[in-house]
Amino acid sequence: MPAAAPPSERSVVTRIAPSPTGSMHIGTARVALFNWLYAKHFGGTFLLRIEDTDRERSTAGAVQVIFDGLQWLGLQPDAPAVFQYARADRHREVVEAMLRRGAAYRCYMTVEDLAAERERARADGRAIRSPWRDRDPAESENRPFVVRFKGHLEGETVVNDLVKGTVAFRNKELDDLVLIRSDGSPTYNLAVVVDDHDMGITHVIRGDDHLNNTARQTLIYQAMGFALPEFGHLPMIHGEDGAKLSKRHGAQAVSEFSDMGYLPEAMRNYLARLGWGHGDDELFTDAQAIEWFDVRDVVRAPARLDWAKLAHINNHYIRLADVPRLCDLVIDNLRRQDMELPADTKTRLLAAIPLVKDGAKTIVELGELCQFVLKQRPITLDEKCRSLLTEETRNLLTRLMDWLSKQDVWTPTALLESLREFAKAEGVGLGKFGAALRAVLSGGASAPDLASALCALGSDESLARLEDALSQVR
RNA sequence: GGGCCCUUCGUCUAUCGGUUAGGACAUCAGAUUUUCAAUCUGGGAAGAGGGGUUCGACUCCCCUAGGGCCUGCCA
Repeated sequence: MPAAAPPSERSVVTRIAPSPTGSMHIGTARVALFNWLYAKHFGGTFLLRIEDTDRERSTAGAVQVIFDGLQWLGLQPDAPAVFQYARADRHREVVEAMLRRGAAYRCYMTVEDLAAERERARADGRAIRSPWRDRDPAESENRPFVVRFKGHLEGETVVNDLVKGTVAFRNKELDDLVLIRSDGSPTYNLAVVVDDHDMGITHVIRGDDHLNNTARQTLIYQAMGFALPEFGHLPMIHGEDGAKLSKRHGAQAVSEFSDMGYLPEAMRNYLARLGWGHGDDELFTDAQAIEWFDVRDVVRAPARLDWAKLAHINNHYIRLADVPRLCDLVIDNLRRQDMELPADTKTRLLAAIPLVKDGAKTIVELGELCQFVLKQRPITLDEKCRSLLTEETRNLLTRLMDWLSKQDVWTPTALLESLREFAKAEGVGLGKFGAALRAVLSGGASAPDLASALCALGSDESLARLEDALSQVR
């Protein structure tokens, strides 16, 4: 058992406790981030506990999804994960102690009894109570039973929440919750309390869907004489229409955000800014977030996921990201789309990415912006491209080829200057041959400005593509 | 039904009794222009409603409305 020092005197220990029943929700990611920020702010410890007490729904695959999600987000726990189900004996041990203290009782109600009681309780506007609170277990005829917490009929339980403030519950509103199921397995409300206590958690930062549970859990802490941690309940994330985030709103799993080409540092920045702020600061580093963060400053109202703002922040981090990393991400992404890639893809992308990344909101978009450089010669021109190659433009492009072949500095600025000079020498505007040149260079794919496109392609490839096109349309 | 939480521009937020209610994203207009984007300049845009308290309320209190959560042998 850990030292009994009150949480306020120990160094900060936070945790996230997801249940492994599917994908990792973006809301879980934000809760993880806030716990991580809070722990790091105080030089404390951030832990992970897998809440797998629901044996029906928990899967090993979902556990892996959580590990992967946290790793991708860069929110590594400071210790190996604790698996809740593995601690079932300890949970039962605590319940035995509660039984001895008279803080819990065996309840032999049948499913039918329970349903009837639930109905009565509802009609009376009170919480569920079992007649077995006061009955002698000997009358049970050895029927199966659950262990229930023996709630208080009077008084109130106060939760001092770091974000919601003081919240009071009348004890009569708090039901006699099940601690141990009839199959002997511990339930969530019991397990969280025991595990948070045993793991030395000082700050329980979680979604505000647990605010009501906190009162019930507080009763268990008190019954066991466990020191109460601090609580901080974060509002949930909603979709753009203000309703609870669901499939209808698009992505909700962390993995989907990664697939769509969002950068983890962008996610951290965006998620931190969602429901928390530090003055007018919008774009900040992890170090700044850690320095500034405090759960007490978390906004009390639910926040909506704003894709446009996420995209804007992601663009900011794509600009900041170094090219080789972006290159690897783009290649991964294109492979996932089953795109056929030339052998020298990496070289081509390395040349193109610096010239186009400022305009990319996601890695997927960045991949699209690089399409022109990935085309392999000879590029077949579609109808639209061909129609741009009138006799006049073909003549212009032929002379431009000659002009460019004498160009020795292949930088966007030098090339832009050169194109302008060429146009001037020809006595035409850039518009006269710009569209045609673009078509020839890109083969119809999206491409950056002409100078950048030429630069990304390099002189050999650029001239060859011109040559191909001119001979093709002769 | 009962309990609890929440409510500032379209969205995320600042404000912690005295501000022309600020910023960001989005949007609109203009500039730039070889496509798209980016970039630059400028504009519009908010305290849910009603009562109090106070010299003074977005800020404190109450009511109403709307949204959310819990009310499981799910977590």
